[in-house]
Amino acid sequence: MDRRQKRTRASIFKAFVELLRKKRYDKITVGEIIEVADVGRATFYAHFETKDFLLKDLCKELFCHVFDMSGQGDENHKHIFSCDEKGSIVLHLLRHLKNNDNNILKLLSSENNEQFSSYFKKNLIELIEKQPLSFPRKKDGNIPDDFWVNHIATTFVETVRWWISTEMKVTPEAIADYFERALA
Amino acid sequence: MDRRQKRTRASIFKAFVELLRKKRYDKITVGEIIEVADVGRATFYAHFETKDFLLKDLCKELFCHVFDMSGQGDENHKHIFSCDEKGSIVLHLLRHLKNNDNNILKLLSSENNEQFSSYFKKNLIELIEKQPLSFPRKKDGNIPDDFWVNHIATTFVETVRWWISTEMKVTPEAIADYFERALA
DNA sequence: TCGCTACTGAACACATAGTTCGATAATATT
DNA sequence: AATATTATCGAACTATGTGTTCAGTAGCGA
Repeated sequence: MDRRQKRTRASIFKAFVELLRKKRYDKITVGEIIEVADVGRATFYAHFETKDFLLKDLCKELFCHVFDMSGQGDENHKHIFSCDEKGSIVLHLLRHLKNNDNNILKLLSSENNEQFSSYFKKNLIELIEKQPLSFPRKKDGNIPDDFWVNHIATTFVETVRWWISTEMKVTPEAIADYFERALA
Repeated sequence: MDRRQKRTRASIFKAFVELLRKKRYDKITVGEIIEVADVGRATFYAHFETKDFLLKDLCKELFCHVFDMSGQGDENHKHIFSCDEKGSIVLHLLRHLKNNDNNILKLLSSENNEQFSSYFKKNLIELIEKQPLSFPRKKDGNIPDDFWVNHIATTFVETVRWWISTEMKVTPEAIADYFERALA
């Protein structure tokens, strides 16, 4: 890929994230993005069809990294697997989020668009369905399977959001503990 | 209040909800709203400062009705209390939602704006804090109180959304049961 | 009936989205 | 190093939506 393309793309993403921390998605204009990113208007539209597509691509970029699903086959979970020696996947994800320069986390905060949460949730549901044993088992046969999967995923997302709302004062270990206990 | 005002306001709300069922909030224009509502442009802006305020007012209207908190003092929970003879508050809320001609529920669906969910959640948290005994008690002292309150509220909201995603095939009683079991 | 107030409708200024195109500069290729 | 390619720039342009203004009209309450 052309070096210029990468630079421009990165610059736009960076500017977008920067703005996203300060204001709601729907209040951000393309004009602001290209000003902060310092690229021409036509250049922006050469990279992204619309602002909505930019958001979509950013979600992909961020969460593909966290879930390490940049590949496409079945062998692309090496990362999560290999790191899952002594700790749980849950704890691993939380540490991952914490270490990400707070970039992803800030975007998940409540003022921002639901898009991030739903993308997060979507990825989690996939993960839970592929790795059910790494998550709390339901102890109650009266609850439908899909309800339970949905429950675990949303609990995780909302736990992370709660974590953010407390400015991440407690450790990932403590959060993982709350999460397990809430579902135990 | 002037009869005309009420009619206009109701007409705008109706049109707005109608549009909200079909498309995302941010894709709806004021032009569409006033066309469907059949009111003049200036009239719209005489009632609502902006489109965002319209959404806010709609949230108030809908959820104040569900939670019956149109009053302001401490004695405004009569409705929820009085209906809480044999069933739980949870079940009462679910029945309330079900009976509302699907108006509120459709708006809570996943395609639509997060605004509804967060408003719903906000009201729930208030309710839980005022009536903690009507909701599942945590059995684990290691979990912080505010985490637990948040957990109950989000679980309820997401349970309702899951219910909607299954097109509400199961009864409110079954949903209440899943909810209790998930938190038990 | 009369005075008030809400609605109308059209025109208006303004902001933003997304497009187009010729010129320029960075990059890859040979 | 010379050349062909391709991304970027910048500015102008169309189109659409926002929110305002105001004079005229019609419904409302007393």
